Amino acid sequence: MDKKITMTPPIRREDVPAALASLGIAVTAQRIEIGAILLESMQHLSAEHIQARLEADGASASKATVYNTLGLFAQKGLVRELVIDGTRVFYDSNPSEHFHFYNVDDGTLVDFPSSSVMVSNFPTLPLGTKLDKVDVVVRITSK
Amino acid sequence: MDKKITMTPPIRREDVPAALASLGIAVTAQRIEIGAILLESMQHLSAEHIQARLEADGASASKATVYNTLGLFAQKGLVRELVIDGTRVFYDSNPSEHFHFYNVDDGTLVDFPSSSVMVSNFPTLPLGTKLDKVDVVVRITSK
DNA sequence: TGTCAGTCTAGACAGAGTCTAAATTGACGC
DNA sequence: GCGTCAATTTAGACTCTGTCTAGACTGACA
Repeated sequence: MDKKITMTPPIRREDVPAALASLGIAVTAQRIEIGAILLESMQHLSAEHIQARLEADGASASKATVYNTLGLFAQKGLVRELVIDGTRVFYDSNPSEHFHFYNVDDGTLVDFPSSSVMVSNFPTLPLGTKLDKVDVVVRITSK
Repeated sequence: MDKKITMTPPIRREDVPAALASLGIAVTAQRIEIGAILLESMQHLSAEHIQARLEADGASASKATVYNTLGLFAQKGLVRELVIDGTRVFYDSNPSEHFHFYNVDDGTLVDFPSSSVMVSNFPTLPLGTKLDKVDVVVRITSK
């Protein structure tokens, strides 16, 4: 996570190369495809979703490339990895600070802005460590 | 999660049957073994940890039984499932409200009391849903 | 002692993600 | 245009966590 994101979804396909380059990500055909899918709106997609979309779009990339690319995007700060239910990882293209509602019954994931929550008295970190990120998942069920 | 927990770890092996029974969990040899391991202190253990400890203790239970038992314990509120890193689920025998520090570098997991955090302006839940639980994971790295 | 529901078991199976070794790509110097 | 070289992509084998299935076991109760 070296550089700052300047564009935010929706990002059109033709702007994806610039978005990648601005984060120091080498531009390749596969990365453009995957980036275009993720960045067309703010959303939460799994590797499986991405592969299905690639397929549907007539593009394709091997499983290893999909995983490598998503890992790279996450590392560069283009998307954020979400570990929610232990069965798969989601990639979130909403770059702003926010948390999630997770509906345990139907698996849906909804954002809420972190600014809607006031956190005070935040605990001091264990000695010799520094903050990476804070994940808040509010698990809900259908009433 | 029907009944309220009255005992809290450390719970001695001879008190495990009563702890199980108090939550409406039928007592069996395997459940006592697994309960004794989890409840001997407040800790975070994966299914793999549990199986290794059973082995070391000269007890044993099939993989299916370990998973079924942990699932049952979680459902009854004896332990809490933690999804942290997507590679496995942890079971937390600390029954009090609390959140977690997760050290991304070495995989260690440390509790901090929820009482050390003040949350206000909590967002309203999506229509037609009710709160299950709130998970807060503060990801840290070794400095 | 027989019955029956609940529990346990081994092992097959499923799905997400990783690894490896070889093929492809494309930037760069000549 | 051509060769080189590092980065990237690929297919497919592999690992690992967790689930499923069908049969065996257990123990409470009549």
